[in-house]
Amino acid sequence: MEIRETHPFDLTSAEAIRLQERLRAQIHLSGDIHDVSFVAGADASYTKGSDVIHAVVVVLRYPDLTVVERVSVSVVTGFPYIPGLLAFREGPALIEAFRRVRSEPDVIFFDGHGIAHPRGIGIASHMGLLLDRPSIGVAKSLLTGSAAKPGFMRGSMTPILRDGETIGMAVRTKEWAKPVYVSVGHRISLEAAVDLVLATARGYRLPEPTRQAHLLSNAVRKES
DNA sequence: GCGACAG
DNA sequence: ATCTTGTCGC
Repeated sequence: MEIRETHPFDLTSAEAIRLQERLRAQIHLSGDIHDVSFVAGADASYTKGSDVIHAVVVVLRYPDLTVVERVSVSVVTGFPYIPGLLAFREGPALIEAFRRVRSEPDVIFFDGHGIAHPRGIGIASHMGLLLDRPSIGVAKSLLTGSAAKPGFMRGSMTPILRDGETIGMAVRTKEWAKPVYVSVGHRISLEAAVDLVLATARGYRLPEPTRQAHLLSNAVRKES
């Protein structure tokens, strides 16, 4: 894939926060994806003590969800994990993986939040901006805001609220399983994002793009 | 000042 | 994120 424009990632945490506050204005919180042909899932993993990040992108055809492409790269990072600054740790590796993707996914699922973030720009929004593609944040726990427990049946959901504003949705993708936290990444509406998450979550808690990316990411780590 | 805190 | 065995349930 072609990457629009990038920026330095080797920043101090204070500089990173300033960059987030500047980039935030460029996020688009609307958009409907009409003819979805391909969806992608991106993820990263690493071994406890190491600073080598294994980033992967898996592309699936939609709606059948057949995997059509898998890409993995291993990149050294110097940035630690700091809640709210995940993009500065995993971003460079993810971008490198996307450079090697040949397909043209219509929307990308990221592991982590989109705008449901302290400064409104989580990794899904940040990557969506750099890639200039519609993106969705699918997190397994909350970073900011709060949500009531959705009903236990698949498809029930409750808003993630912060200061009375809806910044995402807690979605039950599988009966009895814990909900996933969906938020807009970039160039997509919350409604469309939730619809795609439910449409691609088939039998498991995590939507298939994210789940496949997880599987590949862990496999790559074990082999390293 | 204290506690919370995606992956 | 990763560390880890068995165990409960379809």
